[in-house]
Amino acid sequence: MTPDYIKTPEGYAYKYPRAAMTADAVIFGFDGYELQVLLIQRGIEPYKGRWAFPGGFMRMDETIEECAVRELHEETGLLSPYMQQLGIFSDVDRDPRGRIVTTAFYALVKMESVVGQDDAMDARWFPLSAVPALAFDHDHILRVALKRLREDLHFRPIGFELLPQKFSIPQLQRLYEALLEIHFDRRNFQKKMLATGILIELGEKDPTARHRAGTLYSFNKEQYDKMKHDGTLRLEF
Amino acid sequence: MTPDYIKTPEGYAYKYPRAAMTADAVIFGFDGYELQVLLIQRGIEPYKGRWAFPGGFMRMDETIEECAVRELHEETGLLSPYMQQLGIFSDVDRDPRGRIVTTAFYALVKMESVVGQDDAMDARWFPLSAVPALAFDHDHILRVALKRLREDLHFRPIGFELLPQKFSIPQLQRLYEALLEIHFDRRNFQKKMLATGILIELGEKDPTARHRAGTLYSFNKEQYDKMKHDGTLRLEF
DNA sequence: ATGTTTTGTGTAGATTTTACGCAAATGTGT
DNA sequence: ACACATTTGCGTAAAATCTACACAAAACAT
Repeated sequence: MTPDYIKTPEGYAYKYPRAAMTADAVIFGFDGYELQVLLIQRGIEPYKGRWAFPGGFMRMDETIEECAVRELHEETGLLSPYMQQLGIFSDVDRDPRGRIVTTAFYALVKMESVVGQDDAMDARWFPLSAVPALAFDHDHILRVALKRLREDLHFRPIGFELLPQKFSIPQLQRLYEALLEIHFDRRNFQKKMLATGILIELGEKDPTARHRAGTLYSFNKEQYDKMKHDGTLRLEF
Repeated sequence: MTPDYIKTPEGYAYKYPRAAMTADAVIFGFDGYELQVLLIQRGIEPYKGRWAFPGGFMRMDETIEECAVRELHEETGLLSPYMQQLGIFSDVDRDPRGRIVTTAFYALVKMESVVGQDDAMDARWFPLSAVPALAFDHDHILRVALKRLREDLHFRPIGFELLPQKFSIPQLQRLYEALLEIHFDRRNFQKKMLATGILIELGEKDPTARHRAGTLYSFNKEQYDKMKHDGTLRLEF
């Protein structure tokens, strides 16, 4: 097969002009009270000094998903988080460097898994209420990601990705309430959540509780997959 | 701003290699009995003679959405259908011509709006049960599109995009049953659908009915938008 | 006219959701 | 040690919704 490009002194030449492709990751975390976003401070122009999502250019030997995973690891140390395609953003003038099209991903991580980060990296968590003006069209991407996260939370068990391995139902409820900005009745939430059958009771107590400690649970992925497969699952929050 | 490319005798040269970008549209229609897909027969290699989704290369002065709309119009005559991003497909070897990344869209159209098509175009509707082996990774894209269509149908009023302006509730039910491959109780379906409040009764009868004709309705988009905005909407089918 | 198919409406019983009562567990202050 | 506030776990009655049908009217075929 002939290659689709010609190598010239000036670089890789194509018959028609091409856009460059990047992947960016909107990383969400939860600190127990508020939704958090992981941002990187840009060290070079354009938008030097501004905060942006971790991301970078796609190589010729990797898919856009592999690119997102690689850049995320390089820039934040994170490995294999829960990650989903969010969408492609291709406005002609979204990047001052030229025609650069990005695929945004949204990722959910347990904040505890990022604490031991290299201090040299300019990565920082921002609570959603204090996110600064971002580089490129990342403000727009963030709004789309938030909308998607809230929609998905209603009928996918993604809340567990943001909590520690072991969590209590009240913790889970605080997560839902913070993300969806609504209030659930404490007792009905517990009943409904346990009724899904995708929680494993651990018989331990939440050591961080200030008063009576809640029972700790973990997410039963096997049971979830099984119930999803044969359609007996009843989510919807 | 300096351009991000250099024009050479060989074409457009970039410092690093770049993938080409295309948009492809999975067009769904409904004939009253079965879900249909609009395909184009390829006239050139690769995959000459095989069927594929309409689509083509993105220009430097258009977004990927504009590209999808343009290619769709050029290849099928369709204008402004209901169209949504499906996802980006970037497997390294998905196209034998080289590194070509595609963004797939899924579109819903009223089949009546495509009937007067130019006969010279090699576009044809295929019932889902008779779709041939497709070019590139389009088989895979079709499976993803179907999954997405079925998910969306549960809580978005997209069924209306596939039916004529005026339709009866039994027609709508046949659509839901064909797409989701499940059976609804006729009387409960009617009640629930009317209870949403997003249908306008037209006071006319379905002229295509073979026995007692159903009452015709149209989709009340204003009411839908209003109810969606203030959260009083109750869909879920 | 009579039978068949299809649509429109109603209703009883089962199920689910909602709103809230109450007791147990745990930290705080005296 | 004891009263008190806060939080969790469980239960229950009433309201709302869903499910499974019954029945009659409309329209075509013979």
